[in-house]
Amino acid sequence: MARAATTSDAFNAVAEPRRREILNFIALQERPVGEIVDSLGMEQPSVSKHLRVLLEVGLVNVRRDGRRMLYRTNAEAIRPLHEWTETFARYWRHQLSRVKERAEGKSNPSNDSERDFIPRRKDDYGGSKN
Amino acid sequence: MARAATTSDAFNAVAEPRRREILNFIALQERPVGEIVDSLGMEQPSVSKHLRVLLEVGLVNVRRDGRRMLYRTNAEAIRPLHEWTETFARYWRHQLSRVKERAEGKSNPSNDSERDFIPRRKDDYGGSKN
DNA sequence: AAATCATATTCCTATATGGGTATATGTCAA
DNA sequence: TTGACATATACCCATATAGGAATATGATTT
Repeated sequence: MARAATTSDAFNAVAEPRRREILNFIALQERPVGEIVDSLGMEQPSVSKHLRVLLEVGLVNVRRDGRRMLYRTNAEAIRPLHEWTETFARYWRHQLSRVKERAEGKSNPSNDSERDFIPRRKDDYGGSKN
Repeated sequence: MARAATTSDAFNAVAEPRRREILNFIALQERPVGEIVDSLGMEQPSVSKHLRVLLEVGLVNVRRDGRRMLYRTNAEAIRPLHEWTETFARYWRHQLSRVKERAEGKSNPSNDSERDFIPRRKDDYGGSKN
């Protein structure tokens, strides 16, 4: 199976940086496609395609105004994301104590097996051999 | 260009539902891979690969304990996500007023060009002609 | 050293992009 | 109706999965 479709849910849709930019841009006020194109410096077809994805997952709403299409962020659809991340907030909010311990030099990091670096892989994954 | 790598940032990494499950599971306490495999009912190689992605973007930490590897969520890495979504919170928190208007039948949705449905495409995108 | 347990990596493949470019569709103006 | 303007789709392609199966790597025990 390949990666899930970008249109499968809000999580996948906002994984694309450009789409987040768009959402930020049209959060306050609805905007026609052309304005997004000019302001964010993206190609028009690209913007239309991103908007399509955002529309499919409900992250934006559209309204026609003459020949223009006015898009606007539907913040409500971002809520699930916010709520998921919120469940982790308590952890970093509690981390003040850890910072304190560190400042006091309570433990030596190089003394235990704590590890954060990522070991290199022999082959850089791109699978294709023969 | 294809889609950005899942390891490009936290947004892409958590787009995969399975990875979010893992993060939830090892948020409170570090766990060995085998336990994740059993508890979440995923294949062992699959779990290892997901953990690798999470590790690369800093969403988890590892520690060796004998032959086992103990993983744990690094909540701090989820913070950027939380903060991005937080910028939209003010919008849905302000929407109470809209709900009120609706309840009062202030406007008829079917009367303006407001639209939320997604028009069908002729071809379902899967590009291949001849 | 050999056997065993715990994880990581390799290889393969179907699938879904996202960017360009060209073109279709839709709407308003002359 | 024809032309101009605004957006959406169609096509093509290079790239990165995620899952499954098989195997490699590491560490511990006998």
